[in-house]
Amino acid sequence: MKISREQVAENRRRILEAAGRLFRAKGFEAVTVADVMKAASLTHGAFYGHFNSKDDLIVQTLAHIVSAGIPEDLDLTRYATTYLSEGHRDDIAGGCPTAGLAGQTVHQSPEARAAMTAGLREHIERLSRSAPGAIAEDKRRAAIGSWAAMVGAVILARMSDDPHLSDELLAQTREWITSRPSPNSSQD
Amino acid sequence: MKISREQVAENRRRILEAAGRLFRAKGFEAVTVADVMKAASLTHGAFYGHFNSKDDLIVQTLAHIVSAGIPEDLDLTRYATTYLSEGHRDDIAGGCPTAGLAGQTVHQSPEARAAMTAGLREHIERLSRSAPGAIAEDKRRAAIGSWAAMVGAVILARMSDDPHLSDELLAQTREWITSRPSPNSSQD
DNA sequence: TAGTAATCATGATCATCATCATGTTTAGGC
DNA sequence: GCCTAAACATGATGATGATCATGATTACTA
Repeated sequence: MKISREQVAENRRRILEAAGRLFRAKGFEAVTVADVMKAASLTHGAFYGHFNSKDDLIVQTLAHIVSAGIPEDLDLTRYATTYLSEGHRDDIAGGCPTAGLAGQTVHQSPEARAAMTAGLREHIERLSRSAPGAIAEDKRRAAIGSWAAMVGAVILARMSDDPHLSDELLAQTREWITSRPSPNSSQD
Repeated sequence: MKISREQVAENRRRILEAAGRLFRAKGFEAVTVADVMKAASLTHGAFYGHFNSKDDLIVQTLAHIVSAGIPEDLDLTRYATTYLSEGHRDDIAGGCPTAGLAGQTVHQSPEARAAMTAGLREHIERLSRSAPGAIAEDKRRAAIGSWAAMVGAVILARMSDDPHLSDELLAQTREWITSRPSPNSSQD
């Protein structure tokens, strides 16, 4: 059974989507090719018509997932509030790929790391625009510092098996970021 | 060949040490039981005399690794400087277990998560003591916010395949944490 | 000091996957 | 409308790796 061009594209999209969710939910290694294909409503054999290998799938998935989902024009404070919400913490499969996968991408192929790095760079630039600060350098610093804190907090909150501590990690980091006095003058 | 009590304890310690380094360097899944045992100068068969399973090893290793290495009395600013150094970023195998493993522990057994959570709680309390702030609540908030930023920054810096961006992530986060104006009055 | 059992080494086993081979159908080019 | 090859399904294959079975040695106990 050959398939129409559109159907093929649609299948590929479904595979990437399924892989993205599964990787975030379970980690790269815990997800099998068959798992992904089943979630995409296909059989495992069809996989190698779309990708060269599982590693290739990882790279394609990261590239696919990372470029999407960043609000074009965002407000850092508002973004931090959403990002550090319990809803986002609990939605690993649908949440931020960086928080979900950065910790594992260190051990992946150079191509995978490159895809994530591209997303990271873009993300920081996006955040810098709405970050507090008089000059561009202050803005960029605030963007990086805030972003690191957001990612770290969500990772720790998800890892914690104590719901109270988990909630506190989110809330305190939220406060810590949003209530930060803006640098009215550059020091040193 | 039976082994003396001390030798057994020593072997177990070596296994845990090797596992700790390997897990941080390669991730839980990428490390095999045989890898760990070889690194501990034993054969794979001896493994199950010490642990019930690989999952058990993970739990024991986390418990072993997490309790050690936190300076008893630390200065948050000084600690952040060391933590966010290029040396620490490059020493994954010997570096902070939280930065190296938190992102993967989410998908591990409840026992593993519990071990990491215990370490996290202790770490936050330790940091709170030297964190800036007039009252305990401010200190704790600063500790959590700073800790989240440190962990996030190191994870991102390790993930990035662009050395320049990686360095910048560390440096900016360092600045962001250490140059933060302390809250002289509580707002809202 | 003799006996016991613990500890480790060696060598299976058994399941899980990633990947490949083959067959079938039919979309798309001529 | 025909033919070719693309896209998928089904069913191997082969490697890897967690776990177990067995045996040898010797530290400990009585």
